[in-house]
Amino acid sequence: MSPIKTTKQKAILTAALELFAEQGFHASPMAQLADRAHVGVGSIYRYFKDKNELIETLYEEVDEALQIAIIQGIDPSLSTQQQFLHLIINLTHFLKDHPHEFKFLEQYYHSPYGIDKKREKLLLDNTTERQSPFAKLFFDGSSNEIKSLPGQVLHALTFGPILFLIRDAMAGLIELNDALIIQVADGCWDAIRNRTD
Amino acid sequence: MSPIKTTKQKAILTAALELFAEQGFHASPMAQLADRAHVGVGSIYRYFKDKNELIETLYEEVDEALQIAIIQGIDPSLSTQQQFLHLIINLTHFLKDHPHEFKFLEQYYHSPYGIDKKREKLLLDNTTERQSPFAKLFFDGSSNEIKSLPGQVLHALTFGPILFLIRDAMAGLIELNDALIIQVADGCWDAIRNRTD
DNA sequence: TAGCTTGGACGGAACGTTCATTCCGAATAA
DNA sequence: TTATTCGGAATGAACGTTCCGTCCAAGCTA
Repeated sequence: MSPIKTTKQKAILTAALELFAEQGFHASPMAQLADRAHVGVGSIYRYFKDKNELIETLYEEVDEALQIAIIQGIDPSLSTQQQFLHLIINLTHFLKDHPHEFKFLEQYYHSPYGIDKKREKLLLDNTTERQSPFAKLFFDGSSNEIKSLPGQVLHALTFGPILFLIRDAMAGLIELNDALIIQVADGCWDAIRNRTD
Repeated sequence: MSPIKTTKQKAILTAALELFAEQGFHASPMAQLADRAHVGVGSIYRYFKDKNELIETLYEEVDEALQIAIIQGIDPSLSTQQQFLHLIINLTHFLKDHPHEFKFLEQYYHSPYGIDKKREKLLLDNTTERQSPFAKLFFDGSSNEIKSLPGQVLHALTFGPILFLIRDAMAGLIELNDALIIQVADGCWDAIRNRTD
């Protein structure tokens, strides 16, 4: 409970991330988790009330890392399109370079508690405070470069293809290189920008 | 094993579809499944070797229904864009009207065996025989209306947004009406068509 | 200093529960 | 009657969680 995480707590979280990503929540027994963290089973329960709390804590950690990675190097003075592409590329690189984190998040959002977290975030985005970087861009208002569509539709057109592609890459169905990422990011931009023709 | 499915076998499959969709594979005990199908637990094992075989059989059934629904009313004489939109709308309507089937497929494709099935399908699409309706459209070749991108990218740009949106709808985050569907379908088309401006 | 006490950290055996699967007697059909 | 289908109690394995004995470092005593 101390603000500074002990070494052991970190070891448990790291092992959990790996194991959950590789085998899924259900298929990862606490005993195996303890083994990988070089810790006794009982010790896990010293740091986390139960398996659920462990998962929730892990989510908070992973999500924070993701949020930080996404906005890296964003320059508000650039064009909306430039910023948009930059965000997408940041996102894709992070997920590609952190497969464990990606697989964990995928599972988390597809699980019962994940749904609630998503709803929570959506609400957050609809109030003006602490919007996601993408929401800020979409609803800048000042420019009408982007189609005026419901936020959900813009989200779908933006994140849908990226996530789809990364899933394929994780499954070993394709090799995800920078050229591919940019093709998709461009496609996403075409999907949401106002046509000039 | 007889080619004609018995009433009881159908009852089991129907109950399984509901239960799996509502609770997930792991959280759906065979006993509960038997209850809902008004069948003894033992009887399930008369028709299916084990839980896995039940899931596989269910997948085959659901996938077949989906394939049939997608190509309903497609007219090859219409423009590529028209056909594309029609396919997307068919797909979306089916998934929206069959939430159990959608949730089941989602789970299935995110599970270990699902990955293999996906790889199998991909291979199928790369040989010319028995391509998916979308693959046919993408690689028609005769027209250059569509960007010449790798098949995976076209797939991502097409299915990504739709699936994203339907997921949100299933989670109760949005109300999925026809206007929304068409907005997304149009966006998808913009993402993959060759620009004329 | 050296010996003793104490309390929290730790590990892993043990517990109780839940589940998939099996088995066998009952019910049904032929 | 006999053969086949059925159902649900019984089985055994796997799991999350708890419990308790051990260990160790810091504090106290003399």
